Amino acid sequence: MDKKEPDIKSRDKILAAARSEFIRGGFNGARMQSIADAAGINKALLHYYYKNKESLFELVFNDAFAEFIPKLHSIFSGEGSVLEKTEQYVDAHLSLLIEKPDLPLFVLTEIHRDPERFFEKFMNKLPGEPPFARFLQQIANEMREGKIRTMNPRELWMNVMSMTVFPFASRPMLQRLTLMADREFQELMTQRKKSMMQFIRYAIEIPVNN
Amino acid sequence: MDKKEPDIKSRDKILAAARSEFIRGGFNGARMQSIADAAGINKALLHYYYKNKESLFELVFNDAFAEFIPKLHSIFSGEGSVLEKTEQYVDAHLSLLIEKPDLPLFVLTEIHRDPERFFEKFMNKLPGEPPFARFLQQIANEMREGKIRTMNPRELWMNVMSMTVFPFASRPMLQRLTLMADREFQELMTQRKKSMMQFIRYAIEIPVNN
DNA sequence: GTCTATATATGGATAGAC
DNA sequence: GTCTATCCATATATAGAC
Repeated sequence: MDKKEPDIKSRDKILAAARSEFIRGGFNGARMQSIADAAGINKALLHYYYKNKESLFELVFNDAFAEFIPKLHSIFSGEGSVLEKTEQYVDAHLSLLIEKPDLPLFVLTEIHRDPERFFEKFMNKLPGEPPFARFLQQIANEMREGKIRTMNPRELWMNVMSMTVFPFASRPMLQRLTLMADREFQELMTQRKKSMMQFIRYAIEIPVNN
Repeated sequence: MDKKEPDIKSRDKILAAARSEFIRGGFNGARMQSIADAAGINKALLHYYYKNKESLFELVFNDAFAEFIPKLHSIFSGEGSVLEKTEQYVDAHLSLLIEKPDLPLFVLTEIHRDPERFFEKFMNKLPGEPPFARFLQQIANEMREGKIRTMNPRELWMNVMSMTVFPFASRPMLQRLTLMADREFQELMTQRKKSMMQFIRYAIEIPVNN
């Protein structure tokens, strides 16, 4: 037991505070002072543990982004039909976002703020070309084999992702407009695992002629 | 002719510059200096025309938001089936976003930044309850009459909006990941008017049994 | 209407004591 | 490891001359 307890505590409290502060206001809106306050320490100590705002941000964004592209790799690499994989994806991603509904807007905003930095620093955490490209190929195959309707594979995937993620990105507006409580929104998204998949099935399954 | 020309010119150049600066960096990322530079004047003059950053921002956001909810009113109030209205919406909104692809992320981010302020100051510009509520009712009616498949009307609409808007909100990431040029993206979104509607038709039309 | 110069505030970061 | 005090850069905003 070389390490003492106290340092671990502060370090982690800071990171947790930073997480919610950055996600709340983005990099530009976040204040080191707010992070220090939320962590129950002061700015000096904050800089003692983390070099500067940028490095602290990178830790937070890195984690958020890593989650944003969750088990995509394993899902896409695995066995199963397009529809099965789609269902796995929808289920996994919705589960994540129900717990952390502010992730999408945070990630999208920060990428928009500086696409180059994003590209350079976080590219490695990506669902590398291979698995996803192979999945697109699988979609094309199943279309040719008449298993699902023919359309642009890239667009099919765009539709699935859009329906999954957008409700969360637009949540602040949506809830405000419909006066929906957090709990209500959560339930709506939960039932969506089923209803959205039904919608997708209707859209891509070829009806049997009986 | 009371008004002189020069003041109009600067005033408008500032507003135009502010528009792109705010949309680029959001309220927190925008710099009055950058706006002044882009308008070819200096900060003092900027404050001569516009009281402060906040008021300038409100003008910009107001316009952006007004466009974000475009001809919804007229489309929803008009005649036509759910599918026809949906097609009108998709067409109109995609056309707008193809020209101004950064609007969605800007609007969503700023609402997220301060939902209350949004609610108080910009609520009046909304597609007021009546027309939209009636449209949801119309959806429910057509479902009962067996014209389209039965599902949660609110979710159907959520799906349509998601597929329309999300590609733009995620554009920075999307283009970076697929190395897609602006022009390419534009073309993809244009062809989407047709392909997305086809997708939606498959999802909600009840196939005829012949 | 437009500028230069400057006031004022804020926020990130560091020095140095304990 | 944690604090107080302070530095310094930046950003908004204003005063006042032309």
